[in-house]
This record gives sequence, C-alpha cells and structure tokens, in this order.
Amino acid sequence: MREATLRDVATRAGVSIRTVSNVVNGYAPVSDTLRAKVETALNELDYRPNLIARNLKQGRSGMLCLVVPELDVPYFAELARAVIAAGRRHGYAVMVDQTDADPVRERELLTRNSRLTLFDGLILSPLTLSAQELRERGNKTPVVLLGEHLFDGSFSHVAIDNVSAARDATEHLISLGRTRIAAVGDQPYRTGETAQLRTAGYRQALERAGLPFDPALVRPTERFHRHLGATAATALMALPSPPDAIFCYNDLLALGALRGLLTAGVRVPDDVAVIGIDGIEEGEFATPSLSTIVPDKQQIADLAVESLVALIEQGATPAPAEVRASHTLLARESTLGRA
Amino acid sequence: MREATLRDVATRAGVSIRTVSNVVNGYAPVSDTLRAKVETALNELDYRPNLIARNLKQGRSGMLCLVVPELDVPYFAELARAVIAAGRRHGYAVMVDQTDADPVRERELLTRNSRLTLFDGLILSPLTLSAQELRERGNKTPVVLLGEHLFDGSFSHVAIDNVSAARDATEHLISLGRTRIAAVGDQPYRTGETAQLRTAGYRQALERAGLPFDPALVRPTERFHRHLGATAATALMALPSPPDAIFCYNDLLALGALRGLLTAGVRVPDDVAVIGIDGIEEGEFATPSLSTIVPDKQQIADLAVESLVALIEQGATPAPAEVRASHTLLARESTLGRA
DNA sequence: CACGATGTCTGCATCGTTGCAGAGCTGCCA
DNA sequence: TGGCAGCTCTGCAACGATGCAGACATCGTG
Repeated sequence: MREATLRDVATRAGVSIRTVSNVVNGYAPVSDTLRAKVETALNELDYRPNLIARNLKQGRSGMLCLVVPELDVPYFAELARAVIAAGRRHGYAVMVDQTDADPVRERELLTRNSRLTLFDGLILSPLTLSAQELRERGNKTPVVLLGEHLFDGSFSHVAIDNVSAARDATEHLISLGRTRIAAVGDQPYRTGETAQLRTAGYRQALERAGLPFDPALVRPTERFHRHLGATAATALMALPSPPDAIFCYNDLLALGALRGLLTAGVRVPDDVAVIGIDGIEEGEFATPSLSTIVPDKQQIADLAVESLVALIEQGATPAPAEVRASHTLLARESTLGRA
Repeated sequence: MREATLRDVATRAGVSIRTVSNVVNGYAPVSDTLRAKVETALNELDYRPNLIARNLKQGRSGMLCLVVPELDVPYFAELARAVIAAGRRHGYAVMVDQTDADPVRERELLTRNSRLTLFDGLILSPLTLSAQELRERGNKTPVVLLGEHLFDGSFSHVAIDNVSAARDATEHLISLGRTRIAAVGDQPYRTGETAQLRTAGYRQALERAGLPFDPALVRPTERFHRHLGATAATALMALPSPPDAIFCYNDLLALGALRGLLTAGVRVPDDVAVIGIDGIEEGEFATPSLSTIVPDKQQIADLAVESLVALIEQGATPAPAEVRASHTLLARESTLGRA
C-alpha cells in the first residue's frame, strides 16, 4: 500500500492540504475543532511526512555524511560513534559510508553522480584524496576534513597535532631508559602525510634526547593493520641489533606487534616496550595492555561537526579553520618500567 | 553559489530542460551537435543532478539504512562493512546508523518523523525492539531483521542458528575433556532472545554429554562488553569450585574474560579454556588467540540485502523468509588441548 | 509526390511538500 | 453601521527532476 500523503489526509479530514501541513508542523494557529479532525485522520491513515519532498522544498536534508576508509578499523568505528552523537546534538542525522580504503572509491565522491548531493555537509577522513583534488572538482557541499592531509587552506580541518603526539609517544619510551627505539608505520611513498608527520615527531624526540637515528629501525607499512604490525615486529627482532622499544603509528599495528613479539618469545615490556596511537578500547584488554596516545575523539567529532554546521548555516563561507584536537598519553602495561 | 540546475544548463546551451536531462541520463537519442553543446554547458556550470529531486520524482532513493546498536562493537562494524559491500553489489548505497543501544532511540525508528522514509529499505539489528512493535507501528518501509529476535512471521529475518552455534562451542570445550563449563552472557530478564537461545544450546550440549547443569556457572551480563566479561570471569574463579572452561556468548565477553583470568593468575587454556562467538578479527591477535564460532558475516549481509531488495523491487510482499546463515568453529590457542 | 515511419526535440504535468499572499470570518471600536 | 484588526484557513506556485504525449523535421517507399 502507498504511503498516505498530505492530500489523502486533507481529503479525509475535509480540510485543505495546507491546514494539515500546519497541524503536522505546528506552524500556524489552528482551531481546536479542525486540529482534532486532522489528527484523527493523521492517525487513521498513519501519515508520515515524505522527507524527500520536504527536503526538496526546503533545500536541505538535515543529514551529514561521514566517510571513512574502513568502518571495521576500531579507530574509525569509535570516531563514527562520536560523530553520530555530535551530529545528533546539533540536530543533524549522520550517515556513515566507507571507501574500503580504495582510492577509486574515494574519488567517486567527487563525480557528478556522487550521492553527496543528498547531504547538507560532508565529514571526510581521506586516505589518498588530496585537498587539491577536492578543491578542483569543486563540490559545493560544505566539507570538513579529518586527519592530517595536506592542509592547503581551502578546507576546514580537524586533527590532533601528529608531530607532537608521535614525539610524546617516543619520549615516553625514552623516559623508560630505552635507547634503540623502532618506528612502525611510516609511509614515505604515497600520500601518507599522517605517517610522515609521525615519523617527524619520532625523529624530533630522538634528536632532543641525543639518540642516534637508525633508518633500519623505521619500518614502513602499506596500511595500519594488525598483521602488518606483527610482521614488522618479527622483522625488527631479527635485526643484528634489535630494538628495545617499538613505537607503532597506530594501535592496530601495536596490537599486531604485541602478538608478533610474543610469538617470537620476546617479553613485553621487559625486553621490548610497545606504544601505539589511537586509544582504542581493545588496547585496554590486550595482554599486556597497550600504552597509547589517546586522541580526544569526542572533541574531534564535536569540533568537526561544529565547523561543518557553521559552514552550512552561514551560507557565506567563513574562513576555513585548521583546528587542533588534544591528545593524552595513556601508559599501561606495555610500557611499564623494568622491575 | 547555488548549485546549477537543469534549467540553468538548458538556458546556457539554448536547449530545453528535457534535452539536458536526456543527455545526462542517456535516455533518448540526442544529435551530436546538441549533445556537444549540452555537455559543454554541463561542464562549464559543473552541473550535478539534485538527487533529492530525482528521488522525489522516482519515488525511490536507492539507499538502504542499516541500524545497529553500537558501531564500535567490532561485530557490528564488521557486519556493517559487509552490508555496505553487499548493498553496493545490488546497486544500493547503504547508510549506517546506530541507536547507542538505547531502547528509546530504537523506538524512534517507528515514530512519525523517523528519517526512515528517506530510505527504500531498512536492515535492522534490534536490541529490545520486538517484531510485534515493529509490525504494530506499521512502517511501510520494507524491513529485514538481523539477529535472533522473536520471529513472529511478519518480517524477513537473517541469523545464524544460535542454539546450534552455542552447542557447537560448548561441545568443543567438552571435547577437550572439560567438565565444569561456565556460560557468560545470559540475559534471562529482558528481550534477550539471542542470549536465551545460546543458553539453550549450552544446556543441550551438557545434556548430550551427560554433564550436570550447575546454575552457579551461568553468569548473566547486562550487555556484551569486554569489561563485563572480565568481571564475570573473576567472579567465576572465586567460586568454591571454579570452572575449567568458559563459553562466552560473544567475543568481547571472551576477550574480557581472557584478561580477567590473566589478572587472576589463571592460565588459559591450561587451567581454563575460553571460547566466544562472533569471529571478530581482534580475537586472532589476542594473547592467547581466541577460539570462536564464526558466523559467515558476508553471507548474512548478502542474504539480508537480497531479501530486502526482493521486498523492495517486487512491490507485492513475498512471504517473509526466515533465513539461516552458516557458522563454523575456529579453534585457536584459548582452547588448545592440555599438553 | 504523398504517405507513413523514424528520429529529435520540446512542453506540460507531476512527485509531496512548504512559502506566500490573500480570502473569509469574527469582533471591536468609533 | 462601517471599517479595521486579527485570527483561521485556503489556493497557488514552487523546489528540481522525470514521464508522457506530441510537435516537427527528415527519410524512404510506393
């Protein structure tokens, strides 16, 4: 059966379509008698407003779109949850989509037939898409970027300070007295800005502590997944002079590393201390529990939604803002001091 | 700047709106000369179709909505990924929403102003919402349910066979020679049908093996989260006669239990074997790695989307189908046989 | 050359809703 | 009693797209 429309309700109640609309929206004053009649008809027909029509008329949908590379990466799942909650507080529904970490899928966002036109705004955590591409293909949908992509000033942008986050992580390892500190997750070859910033922070910390930089201790990984962390850790321990600590560029790599070290018979933290970034819940229950740098996801989500809503509601584009979210060090078992 | 409309393009190209539409959609034959003119104008104005308008006219949006309780629960995140992929194969975009495991939020789906009218169909993994409520509030949007909610025949429904999954898990523990097997995750008090089915499977396995059922070994948990698993495991080990194996109703509980046992100085699997359900990736990297019952998430997603698309596209409702997805046992370190 | 068939192109109506302007009624005051 | 507010209520137009029917030009055929 077809959904009831305002017209159906109006006919049944013997009033004008407009009056039904007024009752539904509470816009204009409606007499009690008419209101009662209309409400009866509304219930009898189980009327539900056609939001597509309303959206067309109003030129807005009240929906934001969050696009992340992979929804089953815990960091993105936790972030998505926070963004949905933040959107809700601002009166927007947030729909989540993922690109499967596929550059082609990411670029589909820019195409003529992208579903983005359905949304009032876009929060995008890009993997390979550059701000430049985004600007050139000039989608008029307001956009806020998440994560550390080349900020070229054309988009608002929310991220933690990745250099200092990585520096904090590394300095924490140094504070334990570790001197051969490995880094897992560099991405020098592609649009891996986040990774490169973390490498920079890692090197800063070494320098400040007067520790030598050994390129053999820096392991690139194509992606930030557990099994690559395990592989990298295994490879590191096979070095002639293996590390006594590993800084992983995210928690998944670190959790994989924990597992790889265990399999290799390496004790954590006694032989090798491990730290990650992301503060995902999984790390709390790992064995040993994982030390990490915790980005304030709630804050990231809030700031992103706030910026986006500002862009949407102030028609005229306010200057794109580069917003820094905070992060904190959370030391757990994987970086306990030696007994 | 306002988005360009068909009318803008038509004016610029000196043709009718209809012709522009034909070019955009490739519907009707258009001469090369006109097509060229139109395409120039399309590019100059960076035209993008207004999908809201198109959807209104066509009476469909090409979008499905997936609603889960919590997106940062790995099972749901992994499922969401599979559903998005399945939707895509069927030509639908899937948007994900979550209810924060809040019964009130779940019921909002049924209200007059639910955003569901925007979607062609709904895939719902309900927590407390019953099929009856869903039916009574009679949303006309096609719905497919996921998970084991009371199946009353009014909705299509995809789930694994929870009784046999729980039985398989328990029998696996029994096959290791364990005799005092605990169950963590029962939900006897609320609409916890899934939990209750798993309890039934657990008891079946005990019976078949001729093992006694000890109510003290069945721990209810309000939700299926890691910390509750840890608490439950700790409590179990404090019993006068503690278990030698624990069957957790999902992997998060099991991962929490692993952690709780470790903290209590209990060795897994030597002292206590542990198994979960869900097959989330996290379990592979846990220490020890987690044995689990793996539901075929890809199959669940495919079946759900297929059923839903059938409902949508065959206007007339085909009989609601109860579909069983398959599951397999994955034995890992947490249930290794004793040395 | 007349005719129908084909191939292009256009205008109108429509999807279901809301903005707007104004119609009709009532009551109040001069 | 006339006129003006103020309150309800209504009809029309519009959001931007597509379905449909038909206009017009061109072509081939007898």
